[in-house]
Amino acid sequence: MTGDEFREAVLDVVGLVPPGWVTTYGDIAEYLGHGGPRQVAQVMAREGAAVPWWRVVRADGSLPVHLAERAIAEYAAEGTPTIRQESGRFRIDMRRGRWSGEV
DNA sequence: GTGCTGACACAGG
DNA sequence: ACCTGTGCCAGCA
Repeated sequence: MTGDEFREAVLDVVGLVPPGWVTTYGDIAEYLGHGGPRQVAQVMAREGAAVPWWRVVRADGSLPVHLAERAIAEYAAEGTPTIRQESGRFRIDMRRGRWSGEV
């Protein structure tokens, strides 16, 4: 599998995640059976803008700071289960919102 | 080839 | 719950 193919595959999978649900970088890599979380992240960093990038989060349900603000608005709009800490941090409720990969 | 970088993951403390 | 260190793998200088 070439780098280009991998890139497309990643973007495809992200497009499959239904509204209100999320998946993780590691899950995508595992689902594709190729590469690792960091490769997926690499793709998202470059071309994530083309897909619903907010449906891809870290394994613990958190997001990098520079994306959090935008993403929170999306979650509110599509009803994704989030958890708000008093410390101001927030994360996805992975128990309820993690998409298993079924279409 | 060699070294560094990341929208990560996981184990420790 | 939080922070830190280590492992990871592909891409690029």
